[in-house]
Amino acid sequence: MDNSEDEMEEDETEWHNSFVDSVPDPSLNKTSGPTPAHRVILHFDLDCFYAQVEMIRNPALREVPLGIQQKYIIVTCNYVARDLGVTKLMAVTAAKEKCPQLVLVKGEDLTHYREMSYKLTELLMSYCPLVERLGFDENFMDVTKMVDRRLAETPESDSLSFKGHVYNHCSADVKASDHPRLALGSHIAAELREAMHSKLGLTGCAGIATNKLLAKLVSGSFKPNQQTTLLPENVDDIMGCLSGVRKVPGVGHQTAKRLQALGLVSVKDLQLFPLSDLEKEFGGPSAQRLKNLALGVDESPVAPTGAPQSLSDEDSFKKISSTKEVLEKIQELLSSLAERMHKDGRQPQTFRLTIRRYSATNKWFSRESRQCPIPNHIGQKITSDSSDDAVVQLVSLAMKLFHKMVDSSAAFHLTLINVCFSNLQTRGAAVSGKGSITSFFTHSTSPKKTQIFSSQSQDASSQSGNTDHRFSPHSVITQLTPPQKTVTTESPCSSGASLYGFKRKQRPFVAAEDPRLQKESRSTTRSEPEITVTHRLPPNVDPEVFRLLPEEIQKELLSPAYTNSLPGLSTSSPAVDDVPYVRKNKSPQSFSHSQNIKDTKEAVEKIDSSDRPTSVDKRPEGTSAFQGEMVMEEGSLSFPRSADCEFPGNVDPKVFSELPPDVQEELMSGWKQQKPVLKTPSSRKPARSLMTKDRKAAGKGSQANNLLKYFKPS
DNA sequence: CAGGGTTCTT
DNA sequence: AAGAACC
Repeated sequence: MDNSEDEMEEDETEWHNSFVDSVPDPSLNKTSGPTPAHRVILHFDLDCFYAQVEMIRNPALREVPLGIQQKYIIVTCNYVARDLGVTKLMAVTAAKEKCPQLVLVKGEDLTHYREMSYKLTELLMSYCPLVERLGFDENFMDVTKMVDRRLAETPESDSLSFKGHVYNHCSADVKASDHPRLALGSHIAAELREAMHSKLGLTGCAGIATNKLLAKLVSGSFKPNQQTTLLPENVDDIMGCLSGVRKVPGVGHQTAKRLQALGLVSVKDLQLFPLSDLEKEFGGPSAQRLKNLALGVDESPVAPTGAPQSLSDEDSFKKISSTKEVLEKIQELLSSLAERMHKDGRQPQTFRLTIRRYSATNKWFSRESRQCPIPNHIGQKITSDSSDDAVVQLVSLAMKLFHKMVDSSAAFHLTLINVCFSNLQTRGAAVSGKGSITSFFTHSTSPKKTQIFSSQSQDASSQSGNTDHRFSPHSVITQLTPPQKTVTTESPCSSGASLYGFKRKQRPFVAAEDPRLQKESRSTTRSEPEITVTHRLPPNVDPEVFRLLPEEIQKELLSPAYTNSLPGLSTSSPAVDDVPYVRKNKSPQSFSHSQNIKDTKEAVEKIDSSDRPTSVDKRPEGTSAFQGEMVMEEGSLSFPRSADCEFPGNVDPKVFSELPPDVQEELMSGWKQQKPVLKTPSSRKPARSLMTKDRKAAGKGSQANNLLKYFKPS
């Protein structure tokens, strides 16, 4: 949270500080360059996000009380349902009691939500790159520059008014001229909300304030689909209205408890508590941060989120108590995770397995995990081929980690399993031998441009590839990559890129023939293959685990390709080539998340048939149906109102034309991101203690659009 | 907490 | 590797 000492990558441009409202200028600490005299931060929060996505996918759901179900809980519901008494996080049983007509849609598969979530982030980024995600349905945006630009362009500051509500002000009684920057921020927020609605069909709330904390707190003031601006003079009001410290973003359960132990329960208590005493319980920095939060002070910058740093998949359940079940669950999770990883294009260097055990006391929480590096030959398989066999090896890796945590000879009871890939490398790394110098390419991968319709342009065939070898351009390249050479190839959209290069997940039903399916029943009776074969097992395969594997996997493991390349120790080189491997994973239930609309809905069902989001409104040219890949070379498409024609809609062409050429240019580049935008973030601050933060900034900010700019540190 | 993710700090 | 936080 306290991103202190990080410069504000913007140091270059001076702040045309404007005026009026000044705030506690914390010129204190930090090397941070000029602290923005006054930032204008927006916070967007989508209305019942999952429910909205489902209603877009199936418009008929808009008129019925809809609940999104994950296991036994309604994680969110539409407003129709709320009017009938259903609330978020309500048990399904309770919800049905309250509202028998409630229609339920399973929401455990987050694919669609994730895709829509990234589309929104990308949309916002197309207006301004400083967008930070918070979960799937919230985004922070620093529109300070945009505001200052408009302010400069629009001398007629008069006739300025606020869009939406203004916290604690009955209405238009506020003089926008006293807070022109926030007023302009409210206009931008309104425009962006309109864009999200027209382009993506989403509605949501927005908060406009001078920092993230405040923007987030104020955004929920007027609930469904509205926006609120918080003026500096009302900071105390909004902070004071919070029912307790726990309501302050940044103060979680544990922190709240510790504060309570100090006798601090209300925000005011915390505000007035001596900092020195606070420092005794929490560290120095934490104490200061907590106090600042209570005061509504938050200097943390909007840090562009960029591509995710890890991908994980998990499932919870009532109980899993046998190794076999664990193995199957892990395999199921890994299959989908590997598929996602493959689409992402980056190569994970670390694998982690997390479990949650049941125990009367300490009922929940407490997860335990074990992680290990992913042998690079396995990692490569994930990104290149259809990763099917990578999964086999990963499962084996996972089981080893599992045994480090659980003594399977004793009884155990798990309620959750999570698999995670992290330490994602934008290709290039490979290292031949072991010790490699990974440190070398922290930057080296050259700029990837070429994004274009990156990977998966193949709709119908992609997955499982089995036959049909349509390699996407990148998958081919992917393999080589000499050690430490700065390759010039490009990588697929690397992550960031539209990080979401989604493609329809066409989940064919191949899984049906998965031998494992029929095998179930007899699994316990079987035994033929294993004994005779056991002694030939590859070095790192646990015979016990092996025995539990489906036959074909067993076979696979015995093939030359694996006998000496198993994870764990052997340095072995992946011998030979791969074995033809068929088997599509995708466990039975996992596909096509059949919408499971509970009873009641016949009418609803019919409409659903199309898996397609029955689209929303008109889809502006830019966002084609293929959104995954948008934004390419010529930014022309991909963006609002498109380039030539200009501006995000709200800019007066006339005014624009009268601007100095260089200003026009800057504006344009800001709108259509395409290029690394003007100032390359590269540290124009030569001296910066690069590394540390710079790296991060580079990596992150880069994703603004597809073409990420990667600068060599230094 | 519920459920499925993510990121950051210890 | 575990905790904490946030959605």
